[in-house]
Parts: sequence; structure tokens; C-alpha cells
Amino acid sequence: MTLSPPPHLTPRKKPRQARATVTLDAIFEATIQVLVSDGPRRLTTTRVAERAGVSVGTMYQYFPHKQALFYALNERYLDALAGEVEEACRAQHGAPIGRMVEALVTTYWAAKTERVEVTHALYRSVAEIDNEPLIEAFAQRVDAATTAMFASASDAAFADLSAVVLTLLTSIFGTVRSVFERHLPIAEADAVMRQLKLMCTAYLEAAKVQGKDAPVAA
Amino acid sequence: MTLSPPPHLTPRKKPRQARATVTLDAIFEATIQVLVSDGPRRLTTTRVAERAGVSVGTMYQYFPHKQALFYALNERYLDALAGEVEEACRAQHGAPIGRMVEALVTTYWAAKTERVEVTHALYRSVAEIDNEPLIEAFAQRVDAATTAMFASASDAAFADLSAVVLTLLTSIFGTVRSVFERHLPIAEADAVMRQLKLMCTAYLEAAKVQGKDAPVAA
DNA sequence: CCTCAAACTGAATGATCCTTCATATCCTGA
DNA sequence: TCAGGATATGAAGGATCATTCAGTTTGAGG
Repeated sequence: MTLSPPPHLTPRKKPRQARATVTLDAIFEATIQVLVSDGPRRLTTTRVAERAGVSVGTMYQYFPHKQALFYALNERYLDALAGEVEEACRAQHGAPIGRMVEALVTTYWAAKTERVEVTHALYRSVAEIDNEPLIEAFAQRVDAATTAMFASASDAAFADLSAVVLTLLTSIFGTVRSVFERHLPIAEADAVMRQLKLMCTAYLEAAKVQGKDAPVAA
Repeated sequence: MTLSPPPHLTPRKKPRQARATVTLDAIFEATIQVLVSDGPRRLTTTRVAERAGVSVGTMYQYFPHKQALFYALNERYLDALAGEVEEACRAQHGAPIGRMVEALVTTYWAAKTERVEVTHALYRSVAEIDNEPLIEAFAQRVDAATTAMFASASDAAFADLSAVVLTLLTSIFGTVRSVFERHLPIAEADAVMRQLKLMCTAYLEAAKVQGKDAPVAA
């Protein structure tokens, strides 16, 4: 998350004392809660401050304006998410591609479903800000981690790995998002996730270098 | 698009004279343009009216409030989109599944890329309203059309067709959305679409009833 | 214990913008 | 040609909110 931090969206100051850190956390959590209960349109600075138990002025010590708050919130979230995916990728180093797909989908889905309403709220809040830089940074981290993982696969090699990874990730992330958007009941959502794994595996089998069951040397 | 029309979002009246129809179209087009140029946050009733060449009051003759305008806009859009998909499905009746996938992806992608900025703006504007009913209605139409199509496939049958269709559509729609969200250059986007077709085809091959190259009788 | 910066407060400001309604114009059918 | 409904106007009301800042409280280091 270190790429191109837009100047107008940067926090005003970082907490130096312990209570300031507490305050900041409270503000973030309050933002999420208001987002969940009132929706992005009715999220006002006053409401967030109220819910966080601080005054409006306090918020403005850390963020130059409302958008910066949204931005920082998404940054936090995406940063954590990227971290989880990276870890999952590392854990599957050298494994067969089937297990890799399994891990990728499961990890991402688990992260998104851990707090369903929050995920929903964040998906919706995204329209409030220009978060391209965040998406970009997130994508780069995850792309890199995933590419490294598949390059180490024990049972397959790919002619154009970067295209394969791009497709795989785009479809996994997109499918998850669509499942949320359709408000599918958990049972059906889980079913789709199972099918998604099947789909990704079938794709990789079809895309891998034929006649070569392992990369370089097996 | 006839399912459960929320009362508070219903248009106030329908045009009875020719000029009213013109006005309505102008309002919709203006909404899109403002959405594209100013973003959903800066879309105000005044701005839309101005761009449409009418007065604010006129807008309020057709829509009880701003949200109803958004709602109607999305309704129009999704209605047209569903129509295109339905037609594509009809055209592939009895074809092999490969062609079906090809048609599905191509049609949807073409519809979304016809006016890229508009698609973008609409994706972003969605957060402004509660459009679940619209999504729901859209999904039902497309689900039905797609299911009917695949049920007629000349070279495959599926044990759980509805699950397959749900997965297929969710991933296609989601992938397209993700591609837009990442602002991929056209070249890469097209590449992903080609891979997506491969992915879907591989999935269907893996999911079809084995040893049966055609449904019922071949 | 004292000092100073860090952190916090919240009423006031100013801007934006949705929505209404009294009025004016236009169109159509008789 | 004319009446009455359909359509259009846009200034003004009223509400909401983001943001500021002068002043207060808190905590850490000396």
C-alpha cells in the first residue's frame, strides 16, 4: 500500500499518545458501524463522531475531510486483506494447483464472510471515493503473491502465467462480489463457491502446458 | 422488470403527450451525462435539469425525488440488458455448449463496452439506491433464459443445471465488473474475456453428465 | 509539581441542495 | 375556436451537513 498516496487524501497527523490511537480505532469502527446501519448516504461526520464517542473536531484532527476518512478505512481493509491472501499463497508454495485454487478461494471467501454486513457496507462505500490507487496497490500485491505461488506448482506450468493469474483473480474477486450483490442465501452462496473452485481448477487444467505435468523438471 | 415495484420509488406520472416523452428521454440522458462528468456525489437535481434543458420543477413532475430518478434509470438500463441477453440465448437454442458460452460472454461484454464511461458511471451510481429488487428481477430473467438455453444444448446435459447456470452467470457478470473496476487497458481486458470463455467452457465440460454427449437422446 | 504540546470540544458558520407551489404556457379534442 | 388538462417554470423555503476555531482538558517529561 505504498504506491502513490494522493496528497489531498492523506491523514493530517498520526497519533503520538496512547489515547489518540484508541480514538482513531474508535473512529474507524464507528465509521463501519454507521456505514452498516445507516448506509453511505446517511453517514455524516457528526453521526460518526457521536457513535465513536468523540467530538466532530477530533475527527478533523486526523482527517482533512470526510473522503479522507473513507479512503483510510478502505486502505486499512485492503491492506489486511492483501496480507491474508499473501500468507495463504506462501503456505501453498510447491503444492499442486488444485490445492492452490482451494486455498485462494477459501481464504478470500472466508475473509469476506467473516463480517458479512461490513463487507456489504464497504462494497457500497467504494463509490464514495476515488479508490483506484488502493485497488491498484491491492491488485499488485495479490498478483505478485499469486504468480509466485503458481510458478512453484508441483504439477503444472503455464505458457502465459501472468494472463492466467489475471484471469483467475479477476474472476474469483468478481464472482465473490456478485454473490454479495445478489444477496444469495448462505447455502446457495456456498454452493457457488464450491462450483467456483471446480471452475478454476478446470480452467487451469485447460490452460496449463500440455504433456507437462510439472514445471521445468518433474 | 415487473416484480415488486417499491411504492416510494415509482414515477409520478407517465408522459401522455409527445413533448413529455422527449423531456423524459432528455432527463435520462442528462442524468447519465452528469453521472459521467461529475460523478454520483455531485449529481444534483439542478445540474441534471440544466443539462437536460428543462427546469427542476419538470423533473419533479415525473419523479417524486432524486432516488426515484436513479431507480428508473437503472431499471431502463437493466431492462434493455436483460433483453439483449435473452435474445442471445434464444439465438443459440440447440447449439453446442461452446457456442453458448461464446455468445453469452460476447453479448454481455459488448453491451457493457458499448459506452464504457456510462457503464462505469452506472456501476458507481448503484450505491446511491437500494436496487436489490432490480437486480433480483434482472437475475430472474437472465437465469430463466440461460437455463432454457443450456437445457437445449446439443452436446451436453447437466445433473444440477440451475446450480451450473447460477455459477456461470455469477462469474461472468462478476468478472466483467472486476475488469471495469481495475480499469484494465482494452487489450488486457479483451485477453481476460478470451480466457473467461475458456474458463467457462472448461467448467461446463467438467460439470456435464459424463459419458453423455447429448441430453435425453442424441 | 509545573509546563507545554498533544488531544479534545462543540457551537457557529456558510454552503449546498432537495423539494414545493403559484403561475404560465402548450396541446388536444370537441 | 376554445376549454381544460397536460406540461413546464424557477424563485424561495427549509433542512442538512461539512468544516472551522477559539478555548479547554489531558498527559508526559523535566
